Amino acid sequence: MGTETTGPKYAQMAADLRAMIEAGDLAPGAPLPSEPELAERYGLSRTSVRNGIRLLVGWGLVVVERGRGTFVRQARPRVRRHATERYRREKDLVRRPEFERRTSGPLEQDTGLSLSDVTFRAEFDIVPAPKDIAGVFGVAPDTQMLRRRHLHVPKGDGFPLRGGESWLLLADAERNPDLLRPDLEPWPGGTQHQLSTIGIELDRITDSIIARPPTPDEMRSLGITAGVSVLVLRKVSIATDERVVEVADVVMPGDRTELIYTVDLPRWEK
Amino acid sequence: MGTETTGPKYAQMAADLRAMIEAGDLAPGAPLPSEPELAERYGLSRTSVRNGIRLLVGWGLVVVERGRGTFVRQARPRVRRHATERYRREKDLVRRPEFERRTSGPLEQDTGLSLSDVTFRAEFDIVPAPKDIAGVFGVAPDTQMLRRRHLHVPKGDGFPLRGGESWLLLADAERNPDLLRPDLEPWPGGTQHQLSTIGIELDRITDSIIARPPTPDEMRSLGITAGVSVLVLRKVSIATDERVVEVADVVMPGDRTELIYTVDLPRWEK
DNA sequence: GAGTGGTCTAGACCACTGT
DNA sequence: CAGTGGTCTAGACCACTCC
Repeated sequence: MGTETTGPKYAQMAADLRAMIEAGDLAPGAPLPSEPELAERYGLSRTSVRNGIRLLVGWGLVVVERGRGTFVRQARPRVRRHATERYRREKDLVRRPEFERRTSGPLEQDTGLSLSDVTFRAEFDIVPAPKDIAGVFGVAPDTQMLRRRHLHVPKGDGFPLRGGESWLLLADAERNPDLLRPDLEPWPGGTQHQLSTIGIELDRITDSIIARPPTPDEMRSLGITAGVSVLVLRKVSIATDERVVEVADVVMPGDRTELIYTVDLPRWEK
Repeated sequence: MGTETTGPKYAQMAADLRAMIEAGDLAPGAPLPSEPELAERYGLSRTSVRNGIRLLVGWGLVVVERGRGTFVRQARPRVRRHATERYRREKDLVRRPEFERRTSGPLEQDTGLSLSDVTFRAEFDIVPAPKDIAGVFGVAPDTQMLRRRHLHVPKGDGFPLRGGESWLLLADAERNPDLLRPDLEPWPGGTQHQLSTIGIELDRITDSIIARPPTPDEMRSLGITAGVSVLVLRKVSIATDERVVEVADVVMPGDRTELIYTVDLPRWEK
């Protein structure tokens, strides 16, 4: 037992359980002893036992389910997002016929799901640019923007894959009235195809990735529990004339996401 | 006061404090009322008050300091890691004279620190490849590997920027005995220059990024608190002959890191 | 030494899950 | 219904920080 013999008793209990989980004595999906039982077994009050369990939750080793028990966590598979290939493929598809765009969009490539398995909700509105968004576009802070909000929910499993917000200059979006219609989402071929309808070709995309604790809203809407961070990706699309034409913030559950980038390195000259 | 009127009382207290923080009534760095005071003010026991404070910590809004108090969190600036430019610059520098490599390495570019401000610890050992590493290299699971472990600590602020583990095939590393010597780290010019000394040129680097809760070790060594995730970057370097030549896992504090990638998009043909 | 948060107890009642 | 975790109390003592 005595894995750790320093520090508070509840931490010793947690370290002990941790060792058992890592050794496989408690298999993924198996229930931990109940709180009263742990209290007796380790000679602690239930309050202290709960402190220990909170540590295990914070380490991502167990999940607690009210009325059922506490269980060793099943690692849920992560969704891989191959960003580099995704963006290049999206650009390539713009020039292809619609049936091909519709059946081989970037979404399926990332998730293994086809569009029919995904509930896609979109809300559009026209608002003045908040300060940080205006800064990225390099426009005045009250410039009119088209803001689009999305939520992707696979139909089987009720957990959303991601939520997001995308910003376009209204002056750009207005040039094709279809871009203002949420009912046309998801647009086959994605944002790059939308931009191409108003004569915009992208030169490059810059992704900035951070992790942060979820807001209470995000915990609900992404179905994540305390202790799990969200990954936030800010995607900035830059056109061939060096203008910023789209800024999108994508929020993904940190425990179910893997982001992949490929950096090509120019060959040395002989 | 009554921001939220449903759910447990400690959650209502937390929501209330949250509103005050977001409204600026409690400025960053300001102390919250002490636990006994909150208990009296909200008509709760200290235990319940502590439950509420735990929520605020989980939301990343406050930090607790034993013996001092609980404070509204100061957003610490994130360290930006421009991966794409970093890797390309590192490749470019390999062909330049040493004084230039020494003074304009990728580390300073990312952190704004020069090498002299950073304590760099390295440990090397030779071990058989664990299963997942062997899988990435495409070699048998017990192939001999050179494992290198690093810790970067800026001298001023005591918080490590990152820790990491890097794997090379021992068969490769042995071809230049200097590569087996930890006392030569940090190697001016970085890994790509090391590889160049044994005739290896990189074609591309693939980065996979995940977020996960820190292990207890990582909490200590990275100086992060409960509720903050770590970002883990697995960097796979692929040589011009398509061999995997290095795999590195870099662990960074999730609350102080921003990862940036640029994806260049080939131009459409006219 | 006064004040802070950290640990701990021994209860109580409630809400939810299963049978 | 019995068993689980969730909330809550009213205390106690300890470890740490600051004056």
